[in-house]
Amino acid sequence: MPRLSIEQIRRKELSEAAYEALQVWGLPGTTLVRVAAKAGVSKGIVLHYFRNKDELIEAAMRRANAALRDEVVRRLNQAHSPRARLDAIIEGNFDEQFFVPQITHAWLSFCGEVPRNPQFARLQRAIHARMHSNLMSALRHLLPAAKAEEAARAISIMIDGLWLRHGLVQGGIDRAGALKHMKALVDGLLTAR
Amino acid sequence: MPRLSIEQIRRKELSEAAYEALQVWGLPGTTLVRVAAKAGVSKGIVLHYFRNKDELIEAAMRRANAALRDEVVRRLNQAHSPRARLDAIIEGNFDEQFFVPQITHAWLSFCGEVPRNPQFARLQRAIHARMHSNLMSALRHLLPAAKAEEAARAISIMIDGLWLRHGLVQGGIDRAGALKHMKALVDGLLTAR
Amino acid sequence: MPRLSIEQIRRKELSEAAYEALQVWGLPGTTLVRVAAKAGVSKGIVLHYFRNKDELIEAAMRRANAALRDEVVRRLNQAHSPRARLDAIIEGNFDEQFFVPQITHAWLSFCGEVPRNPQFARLQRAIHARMHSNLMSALRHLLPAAKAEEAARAISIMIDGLWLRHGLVQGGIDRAGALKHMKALVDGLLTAR
Amino acid sequence: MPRLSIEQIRRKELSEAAYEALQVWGLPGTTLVRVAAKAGVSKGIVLHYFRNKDELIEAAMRRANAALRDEVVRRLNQAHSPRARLDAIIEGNFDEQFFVPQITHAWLSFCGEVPRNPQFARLQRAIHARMHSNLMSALRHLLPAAKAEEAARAISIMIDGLWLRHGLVQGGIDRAGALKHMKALVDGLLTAR
DNA sequence: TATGAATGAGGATTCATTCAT
DNA sequence: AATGAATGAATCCTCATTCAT
Repeated sequence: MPRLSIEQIRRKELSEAAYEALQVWGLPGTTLVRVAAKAGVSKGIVLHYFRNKDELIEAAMRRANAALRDEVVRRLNQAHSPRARLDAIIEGNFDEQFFVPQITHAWLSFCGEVPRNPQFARLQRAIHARMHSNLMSALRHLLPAAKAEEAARAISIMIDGLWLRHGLVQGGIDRAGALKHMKALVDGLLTAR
Repeated sequence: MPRLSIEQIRRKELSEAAYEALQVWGLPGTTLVRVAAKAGVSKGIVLHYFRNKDELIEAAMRRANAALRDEVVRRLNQAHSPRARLDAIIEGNFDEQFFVPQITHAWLSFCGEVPRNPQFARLQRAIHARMHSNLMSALRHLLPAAKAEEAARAISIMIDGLWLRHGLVQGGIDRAGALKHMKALVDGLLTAR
Repeated sequence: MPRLSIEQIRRKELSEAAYEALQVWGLPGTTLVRVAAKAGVSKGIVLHYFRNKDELIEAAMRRANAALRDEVVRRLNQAHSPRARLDAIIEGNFDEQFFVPQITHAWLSFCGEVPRNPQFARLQRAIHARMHSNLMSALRHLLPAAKAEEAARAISIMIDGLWLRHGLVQGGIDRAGALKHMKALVDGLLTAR
Repeated sequence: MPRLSIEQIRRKELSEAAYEALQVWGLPGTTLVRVAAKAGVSKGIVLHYFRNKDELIEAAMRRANAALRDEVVRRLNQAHSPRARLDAIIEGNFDEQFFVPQITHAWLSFCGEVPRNPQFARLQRAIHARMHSNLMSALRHLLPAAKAEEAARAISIMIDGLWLRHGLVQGGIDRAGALKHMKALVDGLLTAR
């Protein structure tokens, strides 16, 4: 009794291969030939499962982000206070499995094309929206509504900034450093008069 | 007595054209033909003045960043206290002339290739270094050395995060919103026990 | 007691689908995927019933031409004089069911490949032969042998010319116009000294 | 003192190569690689001089038709009566230099795509229009206006039909046969009461 | 019988780069 | 200094065809 159809399997394999290619070669360097090679399949099969390159890339990023989301959710499930939930979100976003150069490189490369690719932009918006709603679910118990909104936005921007810096600067920032920065920010936001 | 050699003139024209192309088409879409067309010169001339496409792009980003730097310097020259200097740096980085979608798009597209292009990475490091040193020149009078370092880093990361968000999200953040976020962060950093 | 085997049914469905595809997309645009989609079957089945694309196309054209032939035969069966038989043939070839842009387009597209496809050429020759023999069956009672041959050839060439023109020129010629041209030609041929 | 710019030379060479390719391989078989090979140049240069394949094909057909037109004009210049002009046009269209299988094949292949290619259709219309106006310049002195129009149309359709038949049937019709058919048609048209 | 997975050749097109003029 | 001709590699993508199930 097969759990996954061949189509599901291939789409998974191919989007994972695309994600790996993205990490190594960036978006312009991620060619269909390279993805096929990474997946160990023929060139022609890639566009049998994805309408075009963009859809493949989008699937890759969607899948990759789902993994990060799952990690955050896992941590949220163990958090039993608003503050713990806030920390869970933040710490999840710097989980050592994800906050590594290859992945931030891939994400950065993807971001580079967001302004000219509506499909990518839509995915990016969805990711931001989820992050915001997660943050709000914690912050609305810690701050008045307006302040909570501001804080959620500040936090997600700082997370993005840290990911960006991590992708940009070889050996510039690690999980510990990132969390320290996040803590300073959150402390400031929560204790502001 | 000509101030600028033809070479200097052409390099200026071409790197400006390249910067404009970057804003419109992103890095992969910035082809030599398009740059030449924007500069109103023939295609062949571009690689007469730049060894290859990467050097042209680097020159474009270097020149563009110099303009931002000049704006910050102009503001610094009018600031007469450490806090005023800090604000000058921050406000300069969100000057309405620079904090516009086209420019953040160009910058974001450039960042997307930084991890795989040592030349680009070097330029990016130089830009960060200058920003850090500017911030430190103000912060070291406002905080103890270790705290100042931390704060400088936090501030520059938040600036990057805001530029990133501005590039990523159509109509998401404007100068006023950005400055508000920066103020919240700085207040937190300066008043932390 | 099934009249048609599954094979016969499928071959009919598929060649009809191919004929429709030919009308819409022309010969190069008629892909196996499109034919399968039009027939509402899976892609793989097409080459289960036809050795290759060319055989499918040939079957499609053969079937389509058979329909035209049937129409001519139907009219011939109601004609009781040589001249009436001649008119039946001509009018059958411009029957409003067949002399429509889609069909002339399909036929024209097929003709475009005849010179390089012996299989197609053979079919085309058979069609011409039948047309010629039909015409001769009427003309040999109206003209001396040699003249009849000439006239049959002239008539079939003019029919082809009118189909060609109809396929080539949007709204250029209709059944009435075509028949007028045919009448002028036939009158000339039959009354020549 | 160069008579032709390199661009003019290359465009000529390439469209002639494309025309030859069309004769041998038909329209779908005329690939840019083959055209480049026939012209003895690199693949890349073809699209340096033509925006895309269609423009190349159009230029090829335009140039080829211009040669036929020149032949007709040459003959027209030697004709000094309406009837002689009419014959000049007809005989020009079956000149032995042009009324050969390769050329009728190329033309037929081109026609096959006319219904789905507006650019090709436009060229085809222009060719028909010139033919019609040529014929009318002779026929209006030989027949009343309405009859002349009909006759011009009949003649050009018959010419097309003969080219089609020549392209379709190996060894079916030659110049002499074609002219005989044309003569029969014209005689009929001119002597109709 | 029927599906659709898989292949690989080949399509047009784009592009950085080199080079002759 | 400047042009644009020329190259050839590489891109995405399409497609007929084969094959395992």
